Order: sequence, then C-alpha cells, then structure tokens
Amino acid sequence: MNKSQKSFRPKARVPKGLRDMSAGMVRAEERMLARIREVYERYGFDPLETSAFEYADALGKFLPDEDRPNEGVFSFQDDDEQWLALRYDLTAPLARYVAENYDALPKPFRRYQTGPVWRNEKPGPGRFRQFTQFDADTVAAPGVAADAEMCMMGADCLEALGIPRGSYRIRANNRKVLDGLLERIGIAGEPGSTTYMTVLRAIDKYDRLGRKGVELLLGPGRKDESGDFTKGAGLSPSQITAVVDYVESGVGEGASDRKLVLDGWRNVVGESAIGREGLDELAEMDALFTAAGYGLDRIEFNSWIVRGLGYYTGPVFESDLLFEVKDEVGNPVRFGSVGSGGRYDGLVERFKGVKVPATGFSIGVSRLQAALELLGKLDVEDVLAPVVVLTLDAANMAGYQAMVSELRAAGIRAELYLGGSGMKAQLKYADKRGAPIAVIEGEDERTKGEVTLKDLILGSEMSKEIEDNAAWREGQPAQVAVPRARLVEEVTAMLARHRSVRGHHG
RNA sequence: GCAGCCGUAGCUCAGCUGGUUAGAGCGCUAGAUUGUGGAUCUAGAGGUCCCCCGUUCGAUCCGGGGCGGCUGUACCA
Repeated sequence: MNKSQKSFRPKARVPKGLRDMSAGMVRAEERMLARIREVYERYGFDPLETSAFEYADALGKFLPDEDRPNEGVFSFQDDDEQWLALRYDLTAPLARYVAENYDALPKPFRRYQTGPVWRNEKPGPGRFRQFTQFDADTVAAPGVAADAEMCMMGADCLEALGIPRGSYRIRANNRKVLDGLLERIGIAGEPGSTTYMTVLRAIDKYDRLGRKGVELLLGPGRKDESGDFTKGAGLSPSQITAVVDYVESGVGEGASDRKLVLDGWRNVVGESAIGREGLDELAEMDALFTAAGYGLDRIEFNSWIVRGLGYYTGPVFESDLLFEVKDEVGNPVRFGSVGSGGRYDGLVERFKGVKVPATGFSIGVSRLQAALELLGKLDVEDVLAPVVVLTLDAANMAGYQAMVSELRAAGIRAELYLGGSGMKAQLKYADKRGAPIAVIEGEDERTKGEVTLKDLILGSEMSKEIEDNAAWREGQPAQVAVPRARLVEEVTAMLARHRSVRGHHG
C-alpha cells in the first residue's frame, strides 16, 4: 500500500466566505423572507425566479480577463466554450428576462425575487461570497413615483422585520444632484469617468472617514492606519471645499426637514440644468412621502448617499441601521447598508437598444440577519423540538414505532430514537435535542400496560434545586406513568401545559 | 489587490532560551451511582504543533517561501 495514498484525507472545511446554516438560522431566514414577501405582495409585486447562473455577457461587461478570470464573479466555461457566470445580483438577470420577454410582459412590469447570489470578493463581517438578497423592481416606469414607492416599501419591510421606527433610516439622494454639483464646480469628466467615480466614492465614505478623510480622498490621497495609501481625485482646494460643504449640508441640524435640505442644495447645483432636474424629482418624491405619511423618522434626504456603482442614473437610496452593532468580543462592527437601490434606466437598453426606465430595491437578507444575530434580536428557536420515544428494547421496535405513528397522526412532532446507545445516552440525546418529552417504555411499563412520560422541561427546572444525585434519581423528576392507551392524550396535555408556561406562541 | 497582526486537540489557550511518550479546562464517547437527561467520580477517543524548503546531530520552536485567519484599506459591475 502506498504511503501517501494511505495517509491522504481531505480536510473538512467550508470554503471561505461561505457558511453552513444550522436549523435556527435557516428558520430565522425563512421567517425574514416570509415577512418581506408579505410586504412586496401587498404592494402588488409578483414573484419571478430566474436561474442561478447566466451567460457571462448577459450579466454585464464582466467577461473573465486573462489575469484574473474569476475577479468579482465566479465564472466557468460550458462545453460549447461559452462563458457562464454565477449571478452576482438579481437585477442583471431581471434585465435579461425583461429583454427576452419584453413583448409579452405587462408594462410597467413589477416583480420580486429572492435567492442566493455570489461574489468573489474578500469576505468580512456581514459580508459573504454567497448571500441572500430579496429584490423588488418596477420596469418601464419613468416617473419618480416608482422610486418613492421603493423607499416607502423599504421602510415597511424593515419594520415588518421587527426593526422599530427610529432605529433605521431610508436615505435617499439623486445622482442628478451630484452631476449638477460637479458641473457647477467645473470638474471635467462624464458620468462614469475615473474622476467622476473617484469623487463619488470619496463622498460615499463621509460616513466612515469624516470630513478630513473625504478631503484627502478628493485631493492628494489618503493613507490609512495600516500604512496603505489610496490615490485621491486630485481636485483643487476650492473644488474640495465646494464638495465637502455640499456633503455636510445634508447631515446634522440642517437635515431636520426634507424641504430645507433641498433648499440648501439649490445653491449647490447653481444653474446646472441636470442638477435642477434632480432637485425637482426629489421635491416630487418628498410630496409623495408626506402625502403617504412617511416622515423624517423613516425617510430622509442625505447628501453622502451616492452609491458607488456606475449604472445608477437618478434617485438612489439605501437603508441603514442606526444602532451600534458589536461582535461577540464587544468590538463595534461596521456593517454596510442592509438594503439599497435606485434608478437604472440603461440596464435593459443593453439588450434592447431602447431605453427602458427601471427602479428597484434590494434587501441584503444575509447581512441584515448577521446584524440582528449580533444584536440578539434574531428570534431563533420557537419551533418545538420533537417528542422522543426511547427504544430500550430492540425486540419491541414495532411497539415503539406504533407510538410514534400515533403521535404523528395527532399532529405532534415525534421521533424514534434511532441511535445505538443505552437509556442514559438516549435521554441525553433527547435533552440535547431540546425535546419537551421523552416517552419511556421498558419491561416494567410493558407488563403493566403503561408508558412513562418524562417532562424534560420541568425536570430541567427541578434539577436546579437538587444537588444530591441519589435524590435526583430517586425522585425520578417530573415523570408520570400513564396507560399506554392514553399516550396521545397525555402527551397532548403535557405539551399544552408547556405552552401555557412559555406564554407565547402562534 | 495592498498593509499590519496571527496560525499548538472540536473550542479557549498553555508550553518548549532547539532535545525521547506535546499538556490543561471545556466539549465529546463510555463506565460507576437499581432502568433516568442535571451534579459528582473514573476511564477513553481525538494532534503531520498550518504546509514546503533551509540551518542543525536533532525543528512545534530559528530563517525563507507558500497557504489560511483576523483587522484596516481598496474593489463591490
């Protein structure tokens, strides 16, 4: 036997940035998805599902390049040599779907979609290489009423998820205001140019780096605490001042009213036509928010919300949690926004050649879940574990099977102990499982036509007061012998008692 | 991608200024305590000391390279 063959063992490990989800996490996520879905449905969106991967050219300009074939997206070649890529969001597949089925769809077309997406990026807290998003989009809707709806629906979703009003904020802005500002202060470069994007991204970091950091990024560049240097946009001092003044006009005291913020921005955009247009759109959105009763405690206009992505063309928005999140060790964790969106009028155009205005909102379910988990606000474990029927006597498996079947037929979660260990281990198993009741039928019970029901929840309460082992065992805490024929009724009664003690359920 | 710190049991870590069989606590598996989850006691399993190369009589420890993790930063279409 070859030595290397003999000693080879694959290392059991989950790939970085991916994770396994235990029962509690799966249930928590499903609950979140159900609540979001309910809101989306109420707003009149219909479900759509598209596949997990697409032809790479349909997803965007991101064909694998030679140096780093998997940069950003995970991609691979089909047997006909065509490049496929795992979807990195749900918007690009939507654009493909709309373009492919354009004539058959009602317009506007409103759909929601959830599912995993994949990005080949460096993972971090609340940042994974596979994560779940939940999107709603309205396609072929030119007016900003569609954008305003997204903002309001985003607020509704967060509240439906149990985040209290005041603990989150939907922050909106308009790319056109930014365009107006840059036009006024004479920054050369079309939207999408390097300088334009560098300025945008610098503004985007105001939240994190403050005025000083943004000034450096707009000017010569910034060195971070690890000594790494980030190249700046190279603006002149007066340009920098203009940009930073604008950014600070939308925060703090000045942001006390959406209308006041817009008034302040009139000077920012000056005579710029595109800037004026942006402000008019925001004013229209404000009117809609106000009419629908969405005040500043839910939606605000915010100058440093610009979104780093190139494809947004109008209103942009994101949702942020306002409370501080700390990790297990107590260090503050910086989560990005838990939802974001905006208007992308050019995405379908890539396929159709005609402009199809669209806007959408995407909730980062995985990130939100990670944040709520660290906050201890993720309600896990309200699913009752099964009743466990112990199998003490291999010759009587049929009898045990009959009990489990009766319990299941009565709608009670129940399982046979299927391991190979003795009674003590079986109870330990039931305990670890969180089982409310263990059903015990040994020889003694069988001859008497009884079963013993052990109330594991009550027993665990009692054990806190018993130190002595003899007393603990002799007392046979919280168990009762009942006639075998009354198994289902007695178990049902015991479960009902648990429910009333626990007080909540439903 | 760039920079800093870090890699010893499932987890949290100790240890060795380079020397035979690498340890603890918790966890896990079992035994004792009448056929009973907690507690207590006993035993057992579990390690290529991240990997490779070099220095050395000898490397978990020293040097180089790699890989992985964390943090910051960048990127996030």
